[in-house]
Amino acid sequence: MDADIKQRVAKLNPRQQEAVRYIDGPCLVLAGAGSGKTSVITTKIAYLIRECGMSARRIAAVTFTNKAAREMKERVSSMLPGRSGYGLTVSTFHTLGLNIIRAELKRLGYRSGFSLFDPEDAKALLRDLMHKDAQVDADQISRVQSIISNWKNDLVSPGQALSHAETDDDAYAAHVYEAYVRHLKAYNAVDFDDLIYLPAKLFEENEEALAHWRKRIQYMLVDEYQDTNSSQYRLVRLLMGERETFTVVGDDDQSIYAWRGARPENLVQLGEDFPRLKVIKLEQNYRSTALILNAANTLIANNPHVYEKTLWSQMGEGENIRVLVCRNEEAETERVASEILTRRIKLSAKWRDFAVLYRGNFQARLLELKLQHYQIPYKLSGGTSFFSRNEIKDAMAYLRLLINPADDNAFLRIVNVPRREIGPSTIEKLANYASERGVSLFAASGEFGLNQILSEKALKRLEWFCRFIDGVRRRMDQGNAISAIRSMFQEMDYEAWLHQNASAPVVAEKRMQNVWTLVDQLEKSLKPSDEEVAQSDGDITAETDDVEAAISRLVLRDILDQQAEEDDTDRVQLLTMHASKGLEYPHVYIMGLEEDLLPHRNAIESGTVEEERRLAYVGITRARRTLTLTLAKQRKAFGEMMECTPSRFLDELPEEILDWEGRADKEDPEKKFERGASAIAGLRSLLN
DNA sequence: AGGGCTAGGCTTTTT
DNA sequence: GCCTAGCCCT
Repeated sequence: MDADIKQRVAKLNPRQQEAVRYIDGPCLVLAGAGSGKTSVITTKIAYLIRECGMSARRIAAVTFTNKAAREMKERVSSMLPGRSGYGLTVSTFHTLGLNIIRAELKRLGYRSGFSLFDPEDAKALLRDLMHKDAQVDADQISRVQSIISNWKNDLVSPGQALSHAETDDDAYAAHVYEAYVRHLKAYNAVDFDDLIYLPAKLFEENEEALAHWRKRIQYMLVDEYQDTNSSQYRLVRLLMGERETFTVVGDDDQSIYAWRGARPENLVQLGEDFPRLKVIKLEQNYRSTALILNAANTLIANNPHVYEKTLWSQMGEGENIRVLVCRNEEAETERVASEILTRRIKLSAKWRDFAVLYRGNFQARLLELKLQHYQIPYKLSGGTSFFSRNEIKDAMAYLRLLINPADDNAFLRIVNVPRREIGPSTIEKLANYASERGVSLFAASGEFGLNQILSEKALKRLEWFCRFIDGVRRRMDQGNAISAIRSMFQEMDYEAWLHQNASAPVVAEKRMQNVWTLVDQLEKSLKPSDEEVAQSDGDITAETDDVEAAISRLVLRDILDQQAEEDDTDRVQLLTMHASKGLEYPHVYIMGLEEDLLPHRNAIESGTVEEERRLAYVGITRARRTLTLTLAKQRKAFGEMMECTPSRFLDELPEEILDWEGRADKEDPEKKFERGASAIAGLRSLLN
């Protein structure tokens, strides 16, 4: 039928082919690191469409990151000729949920123009709600926030939480949860967790809605399945139901987000819920040398497994894994920096072929200094994100208020930014009035009854603000929404406000630039670029967004990180092991293989060393050709010099493939005795 | 309304 | 030892 797709499938290895061709029932693909799982997913999508005659509109592929979704979309569309890929859904869980909510607003009891709260907005609301009860304790707010998040992830409603609460703490959290949900609803707002919670609840409670979406989505593919939480699993199960038409791909050994609610046990659960489940293991690795895989396999064998898996490759044996023992953290970074400098020449490699991985972002600081000293170009991933900048939060609040006047959170953030002399006392009176009448702050600001409570001056200023926002809104509706938004920032002279608050003019200018970047991004997502239009026939891309949808997608960080990606200059990559998942580099350094750091102290104390081991496993399996592990004997932590113990993970690696350096010198004999086998291995390697 | 001081806490953070 | 957040003071 389709020669092209037949050829593509034929190029896959037997296991991969099996995974692509198996469509008669539920399918679990256990895909080891570097085993070509993305090829399997993308080929399977093309296979379903081209070979099985399934309409692209009936298929949904779900990932966890925007980046993964984008890459997958690209790869699929390159396999699909003409318009055959039209209507295919490739998105994150959250974007899928957002789209469901947008389509089901009425049934969910929301009005159009709803706001999406990011975790910071949610925290602000919680702070507000909890402020009344006890004295605010940032720590307690965070705790309640995570309890609520866990409840939502487990599809526990406020009522259920309340009735199941055992401790006073739980009861209090449940009480806050109830108020929180009520307020979100009043603000016509949803939070990140709601993007899964609301659709899943809707499908559980409303047959009609469920039937509609079951018709719409007939086959699902889920990437990184080990990272799904309960609600995401429920959502998939509800949608696919008895039809059992899904493929999930995952690797329990790469589950490193359990602390965030991911349930790797969903992999096992799947076998219980779907007895017909076909389990296919992908064990051939196309990335790393045999020695690197040997290290990875041996390490992870220390974890319990439901499904055993051993990676192998035909990439050659490769070099031994080096372990650099350094005097302290300063020497460690020095060592890494100078190594990269010399090895780049020796191996005639590019800067970008090197990656330095670490457990915590703080470890990057010293390294940065060293790299700067040697003038090594580097790219640091992570750090303060674009969206946590104040000017961006302000701008987002303006956008949200324009779309959703009921968004009190947004109103509060910007009603007096820039300064409009609308102070706390005015706001308090307004808030009282609004809550008595059960209307939003914005709506209340325009009401007549206010003149009883507010001074004439205060009233004027409020009215002026509302007229201003209304005016912008009107211009948005009439014509070019983006130009209305641009002139809004100009008219209120937001830049002048930034200048007042900045330490230097350049800082303010930079911040204003950030705001314009945000607006540009918004514009871009509204009208697809020429390039996108050109490839869009055959391509997936969705409906043209309206401003409202575009703003939501902005909150989901969809559009922004595209920019960062485009920056593909030749630089050494610095990233946490968490951030490294899914990536690969010819030469990898992992720093800080010490007890209390990797595995992290808190993990040791809370008994979650297994996840730390998986984290190390993820780090190791990023390496294609060479792997170097470093550790310090001493390290400054919490302002104090601490003696470090080498990580237990080093002991778990096969000693014969490790080359130790710098370990001979006067190690105290008792320690040597304690550390037994690996110490002897170290000595042996020195003798060789 | 804004700035400075003090106390606490200190992993990871796909959306 | 350093950073951040929140509170208090001017």
